[in-house]
Amino acid sequence: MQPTLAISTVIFALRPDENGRKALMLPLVRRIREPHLGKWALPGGPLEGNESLDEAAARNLRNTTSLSPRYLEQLYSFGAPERSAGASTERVVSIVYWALVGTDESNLAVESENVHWFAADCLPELAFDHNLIVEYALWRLRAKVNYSRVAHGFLGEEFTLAQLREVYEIVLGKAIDKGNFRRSVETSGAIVPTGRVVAGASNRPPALYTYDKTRSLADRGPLNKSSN
Amino acid sequence: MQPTLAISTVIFALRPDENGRKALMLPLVRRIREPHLGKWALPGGPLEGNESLDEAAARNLRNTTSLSPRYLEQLYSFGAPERSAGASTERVVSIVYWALVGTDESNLAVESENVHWFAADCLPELAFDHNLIVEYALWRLRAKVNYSRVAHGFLGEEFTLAQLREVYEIVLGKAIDKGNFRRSVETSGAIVPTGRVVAGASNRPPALYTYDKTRSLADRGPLNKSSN
DNA sequence: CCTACTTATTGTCAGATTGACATTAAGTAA
DNA sequence: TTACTTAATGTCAATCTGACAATAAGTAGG
Repeated sequence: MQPTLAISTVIFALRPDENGRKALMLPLVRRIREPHLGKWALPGGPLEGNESLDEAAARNLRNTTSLSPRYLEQLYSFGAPERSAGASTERVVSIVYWALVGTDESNLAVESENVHWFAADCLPELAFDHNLIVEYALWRLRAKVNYSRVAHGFLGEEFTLAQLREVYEIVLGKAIDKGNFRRSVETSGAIVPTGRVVAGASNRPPALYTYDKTRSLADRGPLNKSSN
Repeated sequence: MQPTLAISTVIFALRPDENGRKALMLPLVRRIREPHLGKWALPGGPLEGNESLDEAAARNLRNTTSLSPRYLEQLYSFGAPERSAGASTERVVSIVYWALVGTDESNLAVESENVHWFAADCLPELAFDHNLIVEYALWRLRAKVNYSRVAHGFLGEEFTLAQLREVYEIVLGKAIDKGNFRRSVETSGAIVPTGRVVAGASNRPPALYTYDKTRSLADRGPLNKSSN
């Protein structure tokens, strides 16, 4: 009577929503079998042969969106006995990950009848307890943006401070003072100026930065060393 | 070829170490079968019939120490394929919890040939990847003590500020200024004076406080509502 | 070339927070 | 009444924060 083990992933990207405004979005897949047939759900699947949990989550992400994550972290494991209730199937324990995908890459993501991107703060009713899971992932993302550098996961190699600030503004849903933002991010030492600038716009050309690659995006303590 | 699912728990308590000094300690159980026979390991076991993950961790804790936790939180899930290597047994995925036990109760804890308490910062070589797991739990505890009120999990209903500060000092392993500690903990609104004092000592009697029960010990966002 | 306009970047300043440390308060023991 | 111990409160400079002002460096259009 072992419960079934599944890996699911909440995938975040910044991309244009239906109004064309850049928003925090995530891809969902349509259930093609009972229970919850027809509802939208997090991409997921079983843990396979010899892969680690992290690898399973990454595979999962590739299969759904044909993208690779710029940041990937385990979120939580869900195993309440009622969560797959309604079905007469056996019990499922889900180990859930969350991932960030670069804005540019996310435009290449596949979309189809059964894969669709939704605005994170405006989801339909999802299968199982997936609404709660997304809510928690969102909470974690917003918390982590404030004390780590996960925001870089949305950006390319090089970026301007305005782009970085835009990420913060969209994720946190509020305006941030330009000057203060620059000050805090500069004193944190999280970013390194590349010396290059973006020319062409009809204003002062912004400097390009990159993040310090000698440090990982988020301090996960002892887990930084090991893979799972 | 489903992997086996197990629940383990890192249980922390403040209790006297072998030198009689109050220290951060945790109970371990001796492996009585292969693999890793004879080594010390985290208490754990399978997920049973109809219990939630949280319940399994709590049961686990009761079985090992006959105590109930004052704080219990999921830590992480470990599933690297090599982690149970060395054995020809099947693959094990562990969902690990961490718990805090009150100092007074922890003195009632059972200890036996196969259950022993160790100082958290001075462990022997443990079975599987359990050293890494304890290290991570410790890291999380120390981080969380700074931005939540989990420290109360070590104390009884009522406590003095000196007792609360002692918890911080032991967990963080450093001295904390009395005055500043009082100021920060008072302005945070985490504690409520009961009006009572501790009489009897040959000095000014300290006031007793209790924590604000309308708030949970740690803000876990959307997870505060649901049980797992 | 000069002016208007836009965004980047730097600067200012008052208020809040923090850490180190000093002082006063309230009890017991002798 | 004095000595001693820990509790509780107070002080102050340094740092950090948030709101906002001023300057810099481009382009576009005349």
